[in-house]
Amino acid sequence: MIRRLLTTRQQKTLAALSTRIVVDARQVLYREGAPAGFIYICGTGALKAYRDLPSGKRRVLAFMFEDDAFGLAENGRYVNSVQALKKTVCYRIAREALMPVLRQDPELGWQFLCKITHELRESQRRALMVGRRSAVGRLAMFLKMLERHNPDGCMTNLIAMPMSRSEIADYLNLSLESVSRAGGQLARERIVAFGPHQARIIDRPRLDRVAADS
Amino acid sequence: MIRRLLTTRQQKTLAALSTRIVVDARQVLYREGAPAGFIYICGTGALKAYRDLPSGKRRVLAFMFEDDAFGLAENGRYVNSVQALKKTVCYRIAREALMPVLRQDPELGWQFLCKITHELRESQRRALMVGRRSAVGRLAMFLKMLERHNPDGCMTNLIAMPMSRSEIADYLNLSLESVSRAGGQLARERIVAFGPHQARIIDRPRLDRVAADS
DNA sequence: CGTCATTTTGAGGTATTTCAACGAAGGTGG
DNA sequence: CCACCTTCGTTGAAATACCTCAAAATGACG
Repeated sequence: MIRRLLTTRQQKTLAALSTRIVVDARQVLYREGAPAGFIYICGTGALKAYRDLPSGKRRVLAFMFEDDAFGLAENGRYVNSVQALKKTVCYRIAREALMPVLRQDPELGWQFLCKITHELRESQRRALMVGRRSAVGRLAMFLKMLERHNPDGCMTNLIAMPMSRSEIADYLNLSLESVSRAGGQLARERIVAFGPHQARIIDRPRLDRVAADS
Repeated sequence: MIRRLLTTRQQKTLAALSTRIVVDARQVLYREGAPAGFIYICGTGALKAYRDLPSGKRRVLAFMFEDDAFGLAENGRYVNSVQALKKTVCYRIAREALMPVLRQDPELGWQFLCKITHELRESQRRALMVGRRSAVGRLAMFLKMLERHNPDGCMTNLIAMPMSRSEIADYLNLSLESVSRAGGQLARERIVAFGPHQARIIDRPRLDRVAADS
């Protein structure tokens, strides 16, 4: 829920402005270049922000989970496309409606600033992750990143993976095959066990060691 | 100057809060992990935000030029180190002094929001750039990125390059040698001519073609 | 003008990518 | 309920591109 970081008053303010929308799996919320009318906050579920390159390749810039804000615009247009990975609930707010509210409630503006700052840090984190040379290292860091978004899974060592290998590849800047091979290696060495849309950490110390460095 | 996007009143507000500081070339403004007391805005000059990895490698997360804001914190500490590439003028604002001002001037908060949003877009742009397989492609995109920061140089085809090859390598996620070779190739093909801390575009269409795709 | 750092150039090693084919899974319709 | 089909995932072998190590050349600066 979006209430995690907000006061009750702010919740009311936002609730009055925002519309709750349900997005089906694989549904595209908006496309790169479309007029940017809304900003969004992810309630439940997961989405990806991606970009199709002239070469035909696709790059996933970010995965969005609960409480993540998205809908960045440049010159009034979205800079990348957003698609739901599974059935997802979002809250959307008209861009022009947001400004007057921020004028009245600077505290809320501060919250947004914090959120975008968080997004920026996350983006830099991804840059560091993709900078690694080895595919297994990248995948290991990716798994740990996913785990941070599933606080409940920390205890049970289970990691939810709503995205496909192909999407992981587009995010980690690897080929689909390399992701598969890296996963195979982690499984062969009994570090992680992969199931349908989820992973289970078997040997955390070793996972940490593989994910570390670089 | 920072006045580009601000109203006169906002300039006054900020001027009253901010301290003008001069940073010598190679001087480190702050280090990763240090208590984050200030946020900064680059006036004149150029800086780099970097991070030293356990492996000994160094990653440059971003280059900062005129009007760029930096000084992101996480839990009250800077997340990366910042060093000046040459003599640079910055304006710094105490973090605790900023909050009350934003409360009084939501418009200013909006400006900050826009700035951070811009940073985020730039970070994603870098992700796309580093995603390219070929070193020459990455370097070509990098040159075009630099050109966007030197609006005056667009006409004369000159690009200022305050950073060293090594720093470019750490930014593009390449080895220093690869950057050198990529530059050599661009020079050999008469696409770009490199001088001391600057580059001149000879054949823009071809540079665009090399930078395009991926 | 000498010293030191930066940059360039060369050759070999290693990682991922690519191309190709196989196997598995999930959804659809008969 | 099963067969079919499309999508996704896995595995293998060769090619490409960068990385590493090493040494020479260039440039910066006192």
